[in-house]
Amino acid sequence: MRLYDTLTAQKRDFAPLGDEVKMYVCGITPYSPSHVGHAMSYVYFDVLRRWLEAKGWKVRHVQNFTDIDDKIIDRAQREGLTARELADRYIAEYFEDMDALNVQRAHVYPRATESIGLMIEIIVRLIERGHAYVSQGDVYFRVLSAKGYGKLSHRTLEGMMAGARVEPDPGKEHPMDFALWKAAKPGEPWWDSPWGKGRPGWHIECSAMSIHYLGETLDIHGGGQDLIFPHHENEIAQSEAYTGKEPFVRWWVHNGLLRLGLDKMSKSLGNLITIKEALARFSPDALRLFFLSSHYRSPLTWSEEGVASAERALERLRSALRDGPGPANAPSFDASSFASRFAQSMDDDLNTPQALASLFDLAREINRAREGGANVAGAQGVLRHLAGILGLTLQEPVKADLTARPFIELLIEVRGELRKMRQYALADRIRSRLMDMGIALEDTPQGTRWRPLE
RNA sequence: GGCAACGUAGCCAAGAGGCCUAAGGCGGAGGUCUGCAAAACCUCUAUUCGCCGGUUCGAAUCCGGCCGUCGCCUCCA
Repeated sequence: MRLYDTLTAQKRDFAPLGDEVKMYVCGITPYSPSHVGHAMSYVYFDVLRRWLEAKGWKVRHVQNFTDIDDKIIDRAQREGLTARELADRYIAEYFEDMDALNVQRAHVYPRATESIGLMIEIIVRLIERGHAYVSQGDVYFRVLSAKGYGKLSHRTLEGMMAGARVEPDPGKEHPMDFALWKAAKPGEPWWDSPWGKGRPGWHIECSAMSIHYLGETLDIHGGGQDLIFPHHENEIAQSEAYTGKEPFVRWWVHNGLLRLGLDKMSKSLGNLITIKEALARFSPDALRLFFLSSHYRSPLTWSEEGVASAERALERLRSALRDGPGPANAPSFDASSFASRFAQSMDDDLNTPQALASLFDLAREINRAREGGANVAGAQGVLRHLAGILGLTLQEPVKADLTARPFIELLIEVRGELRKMRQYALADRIRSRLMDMGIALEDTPQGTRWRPLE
């Protein structure tokens, strides 16, 4: 499989260094509900993992929670909670959202606050080696000591300074130096350290947790494109300075960002749709299909119409599985060419839009073959399997209230009798009234079928 | 200001030198089936890939310029 690496800016044939794929994905800061931009990112990484697994690799997937930072502290104080309580709440919500979206759980979900000891160890070593220095209870990473600082984000220190938005900080040797450890301010949560009471900076946690759970060299490190600078750039600097090993990460994988209107959807801008809001209106499959119909590295603009059109498209896929496979002794058709097209697309840097195209072609072929009297059991199995790699369940929506079921069936029965008696006006009225209530009827040679509309 | 990315049908979105007289989805038009519908299936829906030049036997794909959009440079998936 060819996979794009942000560091080298090229697609390269992917293979893990060891016998399992070590994959670290940057998780959320749990201080508010997750939004559909997060959903998109984690769906992409979920598909990447599923595809690697489908190809026979064992994947060890670690994803952190940044459960201590300025925003968590602020928010917790405003709500009269501890930072821990606030984080717990949004972590629980995050899991609900991801489970609903059929995102596989990572193997480990380390939390920053549970890895403070590790971070301190790393910081101590960085200071010993001259890569970091203490300044009034804070500890900063010495950016000039890292060779190739800027290599991930493809910029130079001079270039960054040119932005002129970096304000020199009297405590820092260089304006781009970043905090590894921050001295505690009154009222903030703190941990003891060789430099006094304080808490970790943002970037150090990911180095500590990824090295601890996966080792000094990762195969894949992922996150949104907005993490490239400074977060991942700094992670490389400190990790490589600490371990002395290069590269820290063999494939940096970054997804394009979700936009709302013309802007990036983000918590700080406040222009967001939460995952719960989206799931109240659309099926998890539709959201996944909407995301996956665009390549993971491209930006995507959130659009209700877009998700709605994915919802309708999904119907085509579902309908290919809805009807039985046809006569058992009838000739069946070979769906393997669709599977190999799918694989080819996925192998090319996870080209899900192209992979989806082969799924839609397969669905059409199944419907056509079945109409032609062929047995499509095998092909349906292929479709189900490939869709599963994309995390699509293709399950029928089950919104209809179970208590309404016998009444719907009774109406269908009565309507059937009316049709036999050619009382079409009445029969059509039943159908259209049910439609108004969100129940669609379809007359087939095998009888009348009903399904709830989304 | 610096560094990137992108601009393909009504909409979304693949394709990155000849297989492109450009996938797939949504929408639209016509048809098959049906009592009529729905669903499904069939046909059609970009002679053209922001604009202008250039390279090449050949460019949506490479190069240059221009216009437009967006991202990062500050917390962010």
